[in-house]
Amino acid sequence: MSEQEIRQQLHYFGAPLLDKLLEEGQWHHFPAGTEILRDGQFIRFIPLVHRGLIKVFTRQDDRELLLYYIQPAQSCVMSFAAGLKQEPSRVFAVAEKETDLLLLPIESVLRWINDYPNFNRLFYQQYDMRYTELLDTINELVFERLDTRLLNYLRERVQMEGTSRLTISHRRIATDLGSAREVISRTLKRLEREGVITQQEGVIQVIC
Amino acid sequence: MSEQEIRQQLHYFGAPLLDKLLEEGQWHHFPAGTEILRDGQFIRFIPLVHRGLIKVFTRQDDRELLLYYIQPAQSCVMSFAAGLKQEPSRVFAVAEKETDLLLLPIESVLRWINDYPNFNRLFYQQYDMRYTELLDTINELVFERLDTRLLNYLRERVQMEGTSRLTISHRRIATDLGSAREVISRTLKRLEREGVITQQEGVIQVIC
DNA sequence: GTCATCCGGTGACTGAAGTCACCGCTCTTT
DNA sequence: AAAGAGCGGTGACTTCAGTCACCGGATGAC
Repeated sequence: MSEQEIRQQLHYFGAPLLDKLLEEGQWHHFPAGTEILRDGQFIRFIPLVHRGLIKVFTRQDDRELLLYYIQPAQSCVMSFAAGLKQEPSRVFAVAEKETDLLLLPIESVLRWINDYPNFNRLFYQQYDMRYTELLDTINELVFERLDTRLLNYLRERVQMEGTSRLTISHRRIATDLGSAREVISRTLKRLEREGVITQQEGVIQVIC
Repeated sequence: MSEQEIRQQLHYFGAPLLDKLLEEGQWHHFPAGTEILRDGQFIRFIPLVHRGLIKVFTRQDDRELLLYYIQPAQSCVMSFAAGLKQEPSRVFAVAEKETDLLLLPIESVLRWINDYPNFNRLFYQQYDMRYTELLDTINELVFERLDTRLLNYLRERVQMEGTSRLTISHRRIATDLGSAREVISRTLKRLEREGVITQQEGVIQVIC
């Protein structure tokens, strides 16, 4: 893995901290689809994503709830929290794309948040971001209808995937949004009729 | 205000930090119902509640969304986040009960999170707590019906007020839950028929 | 007193979304 | 070639919650 790249990506950490990160962290590579973390597992490492995309979600009974995606230069607040509290993870993590990341030992992370204000700030920023995302989700849930939520979901994915042509099944969207497959199919059809998206051969294209 | 009390309440901070808190913080007293913070205001102080209860919520158009209550020995992550980002507040805060709190200058707080690991940890804990609360709310919104949400809401209030006899209007409950007054009235009636609560003279008593 | 305001109760209706049942299509597997 | 699995499409129905309209009772202002 290119040490140079991560130094650039996280340059604001400063050289001394970057040295430590690279010294005590372990590089890991996960092909798309790999399960990285299970519910109930004890947390000994905090991930810092360099390249790729990780999906974090909870599951109860057989219902999933999407929490967030971890993008490059981001970390996982749920792991961090579980590490702080010394409790097992309550979430699952799966590599959505092929992913490279640094695994940082939890003891080191706890030292670094005290020693390096910039590192500390990263985690506050992550918490703030995740909290704001949840707030937006709640606002949508309370005040908006499913079509709006669906469209926002699609737009977010477009931004993350870097293409406006999404290859994703209706069923998958439904579980991500906590809805039912038929409802998603119908709503997508309506959005198609309204000219906001198109669908052909399992590919959803977001137009505006 | 009793300095002794707050030293006891926050003893785990340690004497050196407590000295600083009491030296640089300002005591404030708010009667029940006082507006403490408005949306759009710039944050120069982070509150640390000693006694009482503060309600934090957002408003858009004329719809409110309850975020959380700040109880004794707790602080406000939304203020903290706004302070960190140097952005104006996006939330409102109102004293629900008569409240005493310490206002800590934002610059001091930023220093202390670097200098005192215990202080730093308080804010991480607060973030984690608020995040978990939101998660629970989302789970309710997606998977539960209104009666369950309403009952959970009442139970939470019972715990906070310290009494099972709640004096609260249906309209108020409705805005807190993002619902409508009639719907809440009807649902409360049903809960009453089911024997889970009673209502007389504007007082709701939660039985189980 | 009476007028306005806030409270909760209620019936009738509407609309959004979830559920059920069943369809045909495509792709794999054997 | 046949069977099975996963996909999406669709009609019929149910249910939950929000809205509208209107009620009477309590309280407070003038």
